[in-house]
Amino acid sequence: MNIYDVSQHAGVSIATVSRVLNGNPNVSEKTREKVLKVMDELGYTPNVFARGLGLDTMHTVGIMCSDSSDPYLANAIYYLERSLRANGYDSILCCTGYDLEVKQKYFSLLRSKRVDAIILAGSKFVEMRAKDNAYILEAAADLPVMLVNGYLEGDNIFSTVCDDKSAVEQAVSLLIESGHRDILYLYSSYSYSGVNKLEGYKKALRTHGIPLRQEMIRQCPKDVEASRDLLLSLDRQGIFFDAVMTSDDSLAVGAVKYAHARDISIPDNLSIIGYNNSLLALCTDPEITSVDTKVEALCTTTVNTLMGVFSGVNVPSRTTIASDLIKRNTTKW
Amino acid sequence: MNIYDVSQHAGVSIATVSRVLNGNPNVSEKTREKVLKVMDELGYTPNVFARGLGLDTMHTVGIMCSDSSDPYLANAIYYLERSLRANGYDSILCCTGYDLEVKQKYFSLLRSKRVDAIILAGSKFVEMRAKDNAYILEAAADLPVMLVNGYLEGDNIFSTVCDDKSAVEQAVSLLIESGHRDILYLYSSYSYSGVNKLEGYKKALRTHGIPLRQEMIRQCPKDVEASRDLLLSLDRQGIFFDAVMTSDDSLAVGAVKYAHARDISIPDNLSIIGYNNSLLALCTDPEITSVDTKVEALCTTTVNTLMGVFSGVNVPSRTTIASDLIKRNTTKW
DNA sequence: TTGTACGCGTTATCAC
DNA sequence: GTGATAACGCGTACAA
Repeated sequence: MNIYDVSQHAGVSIATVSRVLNGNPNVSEKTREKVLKVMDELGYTPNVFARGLGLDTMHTVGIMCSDSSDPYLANAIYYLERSLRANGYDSILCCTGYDLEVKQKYFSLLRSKRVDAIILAGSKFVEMRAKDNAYILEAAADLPVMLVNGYLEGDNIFSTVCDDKSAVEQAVSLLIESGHRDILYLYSSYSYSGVNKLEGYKKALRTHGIPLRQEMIRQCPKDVEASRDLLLSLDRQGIFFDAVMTSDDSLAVGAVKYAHARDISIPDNLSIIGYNNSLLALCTDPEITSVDTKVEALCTTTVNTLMGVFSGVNVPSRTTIASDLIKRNTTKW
Repeated sequence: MNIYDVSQHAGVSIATVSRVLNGNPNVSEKTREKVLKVMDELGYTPNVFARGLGLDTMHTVGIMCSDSSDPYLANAIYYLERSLRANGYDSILCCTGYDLEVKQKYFSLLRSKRVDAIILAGSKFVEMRAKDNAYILEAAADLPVMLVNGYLEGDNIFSTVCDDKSAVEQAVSLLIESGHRDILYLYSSYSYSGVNKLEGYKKALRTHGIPLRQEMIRQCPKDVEASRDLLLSLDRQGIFFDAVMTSDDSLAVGAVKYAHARDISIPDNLSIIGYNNSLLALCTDPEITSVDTKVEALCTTTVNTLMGVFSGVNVPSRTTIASDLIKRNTTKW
């Protein structure tokens, strides 16, 4: 079943069939209808491979993420796929894990599939050492590379980021202004967004004239139990804190569990702020005040920008989306 | 940059290049090395479209799911993508939502992309009325259709399911054996797996000679707050229950929050069992006893079966995976 | 072991 | 407005 069959049955040439297929106006209404009717009768579907061969595109973009089962990334993928499809694009998903070599391998695999663009979802794709990002810059010569919540400067590379620094700064400032002085900062990784968040924490302290103490800045695996156990151990070490700012809701949940374990009253004696405003923030008692990073906006903006790139419009190489602090019951103000 | 360029530079014919590319043994070691060297120098990558055109496959399978941001499905997609890629297949993701017409539309869209198979992830794809599933049966004539946690009988359709009925039956039996009589059953949908779970609940009651009461079987949106509010309202209506069996962890979390709101002690005065053993089960205090449905096994089995289908091996049309009950602190035994 | 020639199903460029 | 025909890049009989 191909374009020849249709042309035969309709008594026209394949060129005409192709024209009908692609909405070319140079076809008489009569012919168009006839062809369409035949297509319908024969249940004809154009072959995407042949089309791809001619046009060198299959209207498909590659989405890379480290781990699509992470709640934040799962959400991102959902919104990305949705808006891509709304624009007529398919998504090839590719979960890479955290190893640089694997990421590079999958990246070039995706390129070899001739996707029209690659979206790097999550802040785990920009490495500290510039040379480790070279493969991305190089690829961008051939196809647009979109970063969701990551930033890399380069031609044909476009970033949409959440203003993590301001978000954390604002949150920590509110903690300070509601009387907290000993604010623990819990983070899980030193990615692009990880670094920004930490900056926000530091800036808030600085602005309010509170000295920075390294012992109050702690790294912790993105894991409820690890977070709880870390706090328990800090407690045993006699390190005092009356508030916990976290870089992820799971760490905040761990903080809530720590408080329960030690019978500390929230928010009277301990305030807690989560990050990402995920389902997890709603599971605890009390529910967790959390920074909403506007994943949906982040993703739709990314896709809109990409569509702009495709159509040759001049688009910004970097777009920043503001976050919201969702007030719940682990904070006082 | 195509196969002709390579053949030119290497001084051989395109047939030889193609042979090297496809690991055909009928090439002298010398020639092979020469060709490989040239490919490397030129940075040649075979064009997947042209290849697809001839072979009518791009080594790509379509994954459909209703909502990839749902924690359970996000996990499933992660494992599916991973094992497909391990087998050299790409995944095109397609989130359909819950509307039948949309599902059908995307299904045929995926078919028109000539994917090698379609995986329907989650139990939301098998409808009650047989005629609503006709499009799947029809499609299965052209390409294998794999159901993850759903069952549909038909040629070229393969199901991998969790034994939901036994799982719930076992869980409810344990509740009964630890002294509960008034066991509320909370479920969110009447899908294939939803019906099975309910069957398990009924069977456990029957086996233990406990009369079934319709008022103890309640539907509830898959949502923490909705679940909590439903239980609060039952409480107000004077409907007594000393245990809650749920079809999803989020409902169980809602039950925990209900208990907290009413100052009911868990598990002394209320036992709770979740389903899917997701992150959510670990967020509450106490942590929730939950049925682990072995998503990973479900997904890798699905992919293994699919690979069997591709290679013409005789594979079972239905595989059942046993679940595990993960004991935590919302139950007594 | 290697090369020639054709088919795969489109789109696009001509000429009419 | 329509029809021939040449790409597009690869796999593969078949011939040598």
